[in-house]
Amino acid sequence: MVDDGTAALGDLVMRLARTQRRRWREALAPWDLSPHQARALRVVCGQDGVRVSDLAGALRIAPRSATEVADGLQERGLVERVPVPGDRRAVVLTPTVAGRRVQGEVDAARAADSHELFARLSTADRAELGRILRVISD
Amino acid sequence: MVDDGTAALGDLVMRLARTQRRRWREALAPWDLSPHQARALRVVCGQDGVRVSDLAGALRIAPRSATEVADGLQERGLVERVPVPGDRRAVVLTPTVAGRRVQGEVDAARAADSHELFARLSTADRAELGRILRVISD
DNA sequence: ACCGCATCGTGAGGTAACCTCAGTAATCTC
DNA sequence: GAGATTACTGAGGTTACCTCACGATGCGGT
Repeated sequence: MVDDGTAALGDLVMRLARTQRRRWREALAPWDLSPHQARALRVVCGQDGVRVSDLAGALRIAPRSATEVADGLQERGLVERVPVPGDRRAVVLTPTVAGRRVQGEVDAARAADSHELFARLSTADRAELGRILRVISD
Repeated sequence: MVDDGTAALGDLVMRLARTQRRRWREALAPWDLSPHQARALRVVCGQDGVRVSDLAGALRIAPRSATEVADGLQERGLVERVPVPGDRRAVVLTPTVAGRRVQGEVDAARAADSHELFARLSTADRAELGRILRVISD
């Protein structure tokens, strides 16, 4: 087993991800949202009508857990549960007006934070980083 | 706020980190260790004598939580609690023979996994990725 | 030599975010 | 229509953290 430096590469990725998560959590503090809730809100706003089971799929958690995430957002008045016309078993999570507003603000904060984090890279390096990361994740 | 693609960059990093964490967890399964325990074992083996409070610092968790991580490793017979000669309040976490062996195996597995994950990059790209990531984290 | 204060590890108890399993209601299949 | 399937959720468990408080010890000032 030759040390080709890939382990260090893995470390660097994890370290950057950790930094990003921490910054992200701090940036979300004003809205009292967890990263997970923010992500859920994003999904709900993005597709405009998401079933609990779809949310679970998008967040890669069990349906039962998605119920709880939805509860959290509903408590804060950011989403509503609307019955689905054709299927009386299902409900659709729909953003409220406040939900859409918060989602917009959070998205802007996130963009600003990412911008700041990657600001120390040159434009060329940012493009290069994007290209390389895309190669890995196909 | 212009979209300069940094948000997407952030997404890619998080996605890669998530992939890595999942693979890492799977690679650790044969030893029945959590990533956190593996990291703790690494710290203990690396410095050869770590106080519980130092372990807490290294893992960035509360001292009380470090006690639990140490308990987990001790249950599996990977570390021992040895009294500190000069300070009867403190104990030092010391790797057992089995602990050192497992640490070596885990390290090799981790290196192999990283190698595999980054294998689809060219040597030049790997170097480039390392350079860029190092720029960000100074 | 002693008193007050800091430090080390841990017991007790709490929380957040997951999970599985079972249950109810509704829909689909044949 | 009977039976399987799907949508969501209640109940209860696990894991990995946390804070607070404690007993034992070490240490600095008077």
